[in-house]
Amino acid sequence: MTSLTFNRIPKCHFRGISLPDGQPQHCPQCIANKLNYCGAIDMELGNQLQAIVVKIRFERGQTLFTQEDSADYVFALVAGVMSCSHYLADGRRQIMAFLFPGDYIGMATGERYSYSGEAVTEGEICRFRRKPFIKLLTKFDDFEQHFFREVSNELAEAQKHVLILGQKDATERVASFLLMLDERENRYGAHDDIELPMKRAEIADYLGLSIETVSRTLTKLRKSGVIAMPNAHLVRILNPDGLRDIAFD
Amino acid sequence: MTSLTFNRIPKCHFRGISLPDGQPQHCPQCIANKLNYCGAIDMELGNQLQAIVVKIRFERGQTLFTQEDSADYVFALVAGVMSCSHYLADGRRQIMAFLFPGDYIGMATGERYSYSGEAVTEGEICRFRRKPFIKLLTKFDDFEQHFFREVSNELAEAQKHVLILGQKDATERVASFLLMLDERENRYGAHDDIELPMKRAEIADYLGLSIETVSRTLTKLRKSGVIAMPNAHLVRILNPDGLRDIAFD
DNA sequence: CGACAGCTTGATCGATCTCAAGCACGGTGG
DNA sequence: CCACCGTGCTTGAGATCGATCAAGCTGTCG
Repeated sequence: MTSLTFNRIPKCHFRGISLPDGQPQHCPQCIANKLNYCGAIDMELGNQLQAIVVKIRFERGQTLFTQEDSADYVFALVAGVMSCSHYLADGRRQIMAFLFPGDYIGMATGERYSYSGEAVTEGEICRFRRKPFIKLLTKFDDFEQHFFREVSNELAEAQKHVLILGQKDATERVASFLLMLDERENRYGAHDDIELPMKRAEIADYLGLSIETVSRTLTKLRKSGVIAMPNAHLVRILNPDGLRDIAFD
Repeated sequence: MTSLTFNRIPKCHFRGISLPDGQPQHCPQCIANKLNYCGAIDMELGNQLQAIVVKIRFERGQTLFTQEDSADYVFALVAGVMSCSHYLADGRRQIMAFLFPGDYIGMATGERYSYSGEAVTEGEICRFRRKPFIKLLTKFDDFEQHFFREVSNELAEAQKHVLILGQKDATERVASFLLMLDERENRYGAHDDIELPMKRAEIADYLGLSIETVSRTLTKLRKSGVIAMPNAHLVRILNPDGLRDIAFD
C-alpha cells in the first residue's frame, strides 16, 4: 500500500489522485477541492473555474515558473509534490515550502512570484489566469473567505519555519521536519511510514542545513531508536513522543 | 528632528502620531488608516469600527497578549513599536516581526495567537473584538480586500525572514535588517538616520543570532565605513549600495 | 556489468555561541 | 551637582556545532 514507486502518480497515497487524461474535469471532482475546500464549491463556480483552467502534467525536476516570472497565474496542485524555492544570485537556494495535492500556489504574490515552483516528483497542476480567478473570488464570497484562510495557513506555516530556522539546532530541525510530513500525510488518512519524496539536498535547503548534516542527523535519530528507515526515502516513527520531545514544539 | 527620546511618543517621527487622549477617535483620522488603508474607509464603516474599538496605551516592555491567549481581539498599532515573539518551553525566543504604526496584529490566527505581543517602546493600540470585526470585513468589501493584501504582505515578509534565517550569514542578516528598517522608515517620509528602537537582544532574537554577534557585526559594518552610528540606537547609512551588496538581496 | 546520481561517513576547518570582563550612559539619591 | 548603580552594549578568549572537503557506498538504469 505504501511501497515506494516514483514512476506512477497514484502509487504514492499522499500525492493525490490523478485526474483522467485529457481536458480538465469539473472542479468539484478535483482532489484539490476535496482536500482543502471541503466540497463547498457550487456548480456555478465550478463551471466558471473550468472555463479558465488549464491542466498541466509535469515531470520530476521541472520548473513550472521562476521567481522572475510575471505572476499571471494561480495554481492548484492536483497530484505530486512541488517546492517553492527562492534563489540568491550566488546560487544559494532557500526552499520556502513543500506543496502537496490540494495546495494553492501564487495566491498571495506581488507583480512577480518571488520564488520558483519546482517539481519534486512528477505530478499535475491546474493553472488559472490570475485576473479572472481573482474576479471569481470577489463574486463568490465563500470562495474568497476560503482563500483568506488558505493564505492565513500559509502564513502560520511560514512562521513555524522562521521559528525552526531561527532557534532550533540541526536535530530539532530534522525532527520537526519529520513531524511536519507526518502530520501532512495524516490528512490523507492513516499511514504507516512517512515518505520523503524529496532529495537530501532539498531537505537541507528547506532546513538551512548542509546535505551532510541532514544525513548524519537522520542516522543519529535512527541509531537512537526514535525512527527506523526501511530505505533512504521512508521513515517509520518508532517513538512519536520521543520525536516530539526532540523537535521541541 | 530625529533626536532620540523614548519618553514621549511624538518625538520619534516613524512611531506614529499619538491620538488625543480620551475616547477613540473616528477611525478615518487614525494614523493606522492613513498609512496602510489609504483613507479608503468610508464614514459608515468608520462609525461601526468606532463602536467596537478600545484604545489602549502601553509602556515599554509590557506584554499586550501572550501566545497562549484565546485570539479574541484584532489590534491596530497606532503609535510605538511592538514585537511578535514566539517562546519555546526553555525560554528561547524567536521574534517573528517588529510592528510599526499602521500594522494590524492577529488578523490571520487560529484559535489562539501563536505569538506574544510585546511593547518595544511605549505606544498606543486600537483593540477590536474579533467577531464583530470579522463581520465588518464581510460587510464592507474593500475592507476585506484590504486585509487580504495585509495578510499577503505579512506572508511576503515572513518569507523574506525565512530566506534570511535559512541562507544568510551574520553580516548579511544584520545588513538586511538595517535595510528593512530603512525601507520601513522611508514610508513615513524622508529621514536621515535609522532609528533602532529595539535592544540588541531583540535584534538578536529576530535574526537568530546572539547579542554579541549582532554587536560585533554592527561594529564591523561601522569600521568598514558603510554605516556610521552616532549612538547605539541610531544608524546612518553612508554607502547604500555597499550595504545592499552586503545584504545580498 | 558499468556508470552515475545521490546518500553516508570521516576529518578538518571556521563561523558563531558562550562565558567573562570591562565600558557607557541614564537615572537616582545623597 | 556629582557619585553610584544598574542595565545594556562592546570586546576578548575559548568552546562548539555545523560546513566543507574528501572518500567510499548504494541503488538504479542503460
